[in-house]
Amino acid sequence: MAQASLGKDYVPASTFEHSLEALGSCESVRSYSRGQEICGYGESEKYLYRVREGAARKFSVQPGGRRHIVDLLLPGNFFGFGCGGDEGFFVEAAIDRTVLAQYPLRRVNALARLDGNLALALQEMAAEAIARFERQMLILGKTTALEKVSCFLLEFSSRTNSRTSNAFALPISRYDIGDYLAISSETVCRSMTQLKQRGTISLDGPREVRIVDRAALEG
Amino acid sequence: MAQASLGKDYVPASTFEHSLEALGSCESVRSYSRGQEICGYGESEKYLYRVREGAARKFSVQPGGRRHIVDLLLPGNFFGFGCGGDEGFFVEAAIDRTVLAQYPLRRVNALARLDGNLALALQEMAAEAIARFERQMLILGKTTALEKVSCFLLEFSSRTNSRTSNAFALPISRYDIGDYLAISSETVCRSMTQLKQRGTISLDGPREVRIVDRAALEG
DNA sequence: CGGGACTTTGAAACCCTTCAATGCCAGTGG
DNA sequence: CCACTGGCATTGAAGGGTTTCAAAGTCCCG
Repeated sequence: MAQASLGKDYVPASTFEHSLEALGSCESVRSYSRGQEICGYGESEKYLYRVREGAARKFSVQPGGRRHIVDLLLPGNFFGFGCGGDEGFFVEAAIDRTVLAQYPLRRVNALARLDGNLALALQEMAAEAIARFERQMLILGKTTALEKVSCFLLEFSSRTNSRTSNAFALPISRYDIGDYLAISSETVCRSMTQLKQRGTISLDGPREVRIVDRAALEG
Repeated sequence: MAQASLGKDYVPASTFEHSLEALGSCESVRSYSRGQEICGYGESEKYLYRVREGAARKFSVQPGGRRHIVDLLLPGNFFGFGCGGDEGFFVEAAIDRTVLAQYPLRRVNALARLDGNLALALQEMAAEAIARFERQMLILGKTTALEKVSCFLLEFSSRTNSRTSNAFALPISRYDIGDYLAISSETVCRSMTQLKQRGTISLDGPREVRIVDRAALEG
């Protein structure tokens, strides 16, 4: 049930962080309220984004009305690396006061062409996104809902806490989690309840999770 | 049931292809037989790879022995963009005479730092991989096995044929497809049989697929 | 206080998994 | 040439987990 363990933090190394400061010249920052659209299908100008605060969800609405969340973006994460891959997807703020920095893709590419360190840093951010997708793919491949939810909680804890604490707040609803894990929101509920009853986690509120028995979650 | 439609081909534009030729100075090419390991957990030196011919599968072996294929790599595709995200994953040739080019990551980064066009081309390849993962995520999120298999066939057709033909050969077994779609190989069989009986596809052999009614596959 | 969104719990139907067995095909050795 | 073996593909039947539909509970906010 364990996720793929990583040998390094998701937070980019400070060397890359320093190189990314070159983006400042074309940066603009905006704040979004919960549910507000950040970018949608067929925008005129394409941007590279980075989450500063809050959380965002990237999703696709399937024929039939079902929504599938393909990525959950937390502070530090980039999204919107060109290649036309974003067509058919929308990005929304998941909670109020979500702050994003955006950079025109054309400007980013022009800067990266001249600044090798920036180019490498961006490459690293893209590789980080790929690693995130691969881990999510493993979660989606779990057989039972309980395993999916367990791995999701571990992954989320790992992305938010830097391993210092076992408590965290979920920025999304049970319904969102369901659309993220490809199960129904009711099944998410039942799995959380089951984990709580087993003493694996405790809930100080529906979205206030504390991991009590990490080994059981991994197991 | 339709996959996310893309506005461009998966095959990189020729401008990027030209820029990628700069990698030639540190390239080495090898051929692999079916099932042969290309790279595994904890290699000493890291490489960037590109498939020339054949096919490769990237997978993780989960506790419990289950195998999950997270990526299927076809000619033109890159894999192995650093960031430590490859830990816990293995890559194998899926069929005989699979040919790969490999480039030491350290050399690639050194080249990209000095060559802005190469850096942009690599960024584009990474974005292409991200788009591939997002599409795969949508497939994994389908509710029924029939939808998963339908979308898989459409996606595979799109990646191999450049839309000129409706026939293609699967380089992987039913078991592999199951591990790729997170369903059992038996269910893959049943879905294929069902599609055949409905006249949606025809099979000239277990791995020789022809799409008869594309609209029905799209759902 | 009421509305609305979210969460939780219950029951029946459905789909997939698992276990099992058979069929098919290529490669091998007698 | 034929039997044999192993891997892969296919089909069947029983069991279990999730979805769906339904309803009630909770919390926040106007």
